[in-house]
Parts: sequence; C-alpha cells; structure tokens
Amino acid sequence: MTSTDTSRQTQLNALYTALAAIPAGRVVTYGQLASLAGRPGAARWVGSVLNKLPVDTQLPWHRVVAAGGRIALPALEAQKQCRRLAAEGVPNKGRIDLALYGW
DNA sequence: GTTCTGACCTGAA
DNA sequence: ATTCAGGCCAGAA
Repeated sequence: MTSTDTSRQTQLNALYTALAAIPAGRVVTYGQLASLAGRPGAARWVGSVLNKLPVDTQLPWHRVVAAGGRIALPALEAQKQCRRLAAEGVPNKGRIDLALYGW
C-alpha cells in the first residue's frame, strides 16, 4: 500500500473523531471541521464524506453546517437537520447564528 | 490522461 | 440580500 492511502485513512479517522467530539448544542462549518481533521481547505472533501455516510450512523452529521450557519442540504433534508438541531438546543429558522452556537 | 460533479469557501458586483 | 466567478479536494465517467 502507498503512504497516501494510509494517510487518507488516518485523516478520515480524524474527521470522524472531530465530528464525534462536537457536543450537542454546538455546530461547526465544513471548512472548520476540515481544519480539525488536519486538512484545511478540504471542506468539499468533508461534504463528500458526509454524503456517503450511512443512514444509521451515530455521528452527529446534523451539527455540520456551511459557512455563515447556512444549511447546505436540500430543503427537505435541511428541514430535518434544523428540526434535529432545534431539539438539541439550537434554535434556528433556516439559518444558525455561528456567533452563539459556533464552535 | 481529461472532464464533470458535489452536503464547500471567499470575495466581489 | 442575491448572484457570479475563482479556488479548493476527491471520486466517477
């Protein structure tokens, strides 16, 4: 195996760890999560990973939002995410205040 | 090998 | 506030 493969796997693990480390009532942006995973600028990569994430995952994927507290998901999924966040103590109306609930 | 696409980000008009 | 363009990473065609 090449060193890039192992490295990529390690970063992926770091991403899951960082995401799991996000407490309820707190949200992070894709770029920030990418930085936490040791890959600044790889926000798109994070989105790709979350998209392929299984439906029965235990990871708090709903705590990940786009820059400015904007929801990156389509209307339906976004509504579900907003609902979930509100249930965790993050009141939002289609947009989240990162100044208050941001990491 | 190139080209397109996607749960992105920033800055400018 | 909304729209556009350039840049970023990785996987699929």
